[in-house]
Amino acid sequence: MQDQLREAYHFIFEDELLEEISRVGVLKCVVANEKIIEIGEFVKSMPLLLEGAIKILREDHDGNELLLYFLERGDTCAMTLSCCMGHTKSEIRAVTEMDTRLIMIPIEKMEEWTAKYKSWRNFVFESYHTRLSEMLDAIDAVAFLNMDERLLRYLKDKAKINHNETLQVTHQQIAYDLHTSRVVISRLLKKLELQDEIKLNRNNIRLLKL
Amino acid sequence: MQDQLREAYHFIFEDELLEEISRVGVLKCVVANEKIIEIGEFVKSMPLLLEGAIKILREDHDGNELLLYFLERGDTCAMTLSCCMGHTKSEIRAVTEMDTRLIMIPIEKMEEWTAKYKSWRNFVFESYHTRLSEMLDAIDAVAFLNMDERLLRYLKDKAKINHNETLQVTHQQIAYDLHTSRVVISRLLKKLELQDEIKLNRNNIRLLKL
DNA sequence: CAGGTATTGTAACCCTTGTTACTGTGCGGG
DNA sequence: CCCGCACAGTAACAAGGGTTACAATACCTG
Repeated sequence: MQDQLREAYHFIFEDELLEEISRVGVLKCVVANEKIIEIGEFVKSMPLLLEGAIKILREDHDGNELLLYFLERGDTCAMTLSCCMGHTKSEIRAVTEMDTRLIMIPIEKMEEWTAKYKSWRNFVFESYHTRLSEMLDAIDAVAFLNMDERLLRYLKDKAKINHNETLQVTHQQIAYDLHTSRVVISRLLKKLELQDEIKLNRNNIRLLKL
Repeated sequence: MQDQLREAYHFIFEDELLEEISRVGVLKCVVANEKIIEIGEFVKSMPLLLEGAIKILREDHDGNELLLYFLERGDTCAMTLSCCMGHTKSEIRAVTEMDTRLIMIPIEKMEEWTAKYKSWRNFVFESYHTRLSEMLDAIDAVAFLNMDERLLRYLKDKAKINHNETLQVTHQQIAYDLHTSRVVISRLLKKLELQDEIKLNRNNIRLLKL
């Protein structure tokens, strides 16, 4: 854990803070497609991502999901952060996109470190900043783009996150993330295939253009 | 300014900080429907709202607008805040919804106060928290609601912000805020009138149910 | 290998929303 | 008072995307 922590965060945090993190933080390894945080849950600790990726989802009253954004190494979840500080329930769901290693920080440390470490303050502000930007991207997508454009963007994002231009995913799973139906996704994927953007196979999709 | 500042913020900030704010802050009075911040502009100071209201808009590459949320007394713009810290350009447009008084704080003070005042830190975190929540509401609206539901929600929000159940607004203005066309808004407003939700008049709309 | 299940392809249909076009009406300025 | 303009009402049509239904195909398991 020490090594991975240093590798992922030594550019950002001073040594003293890194040491404190490894002292109070708890290493957690999660396999792919596991729920980490559920909507309505109280959040008792904050995740720092060492390796892997997490997707952040919003849900409406009928249980329909919408993917907001992905988190990668070096990210933390500003929504969680926000919930920690406000002592409120989580407004989002977090699910591992792949096998993931993260360090959980008890929330008591948050306030303490914010006062004590400038690098921590900057990290927190930086996190809020990037997360707000990603929220804007998410809004842009649902407000301004058609489904075929959103789909292509989704596929490219997912390929980037997975470091692999061949995605192991079913049409139904995509439909959940984009909050639409399987039939619509199949229809549009076929259209993208005819446009030579992608190659379709059972349980996987290969991107031909990045 | 002193009085209004104290009135709006004395619950939140300690006296020492209030004094510093009134020393370095610049009072700014803006009439309704004035642009305060434009997309792509660098932000050199941070607004604290004393009185009035501001609407925050997002724009796509074709110049289409979308209302994200309103700011009221006691609010600050987390997006601006975020831009200040990151020294990046504004991602949003801010327009006064009515005559508004605000205090502009030079960004240099931000970092200083964050280290110095606990109440300031809490205020900043609290702002990020509420803004993220409002962004989620905005996403919920565009992703999960039909236009008639969004319209009704918009009218109610606007009535609340203006402290007046009769809105001085044209169908075209609503269409801009909701990123749709005037014809659609007229159609849906008429439907809402038939449902006894509202009463339509030239240049104004009265809400019958709150 | 047979049967069951998950996945994908596709057609037909409908609803919401966007578009175009035209009409009517209230209001202010010359 | 009349003209022009901003605002609103409405019809007709198009497009995007959601829904239902069913067929075809791959894969897994007993």
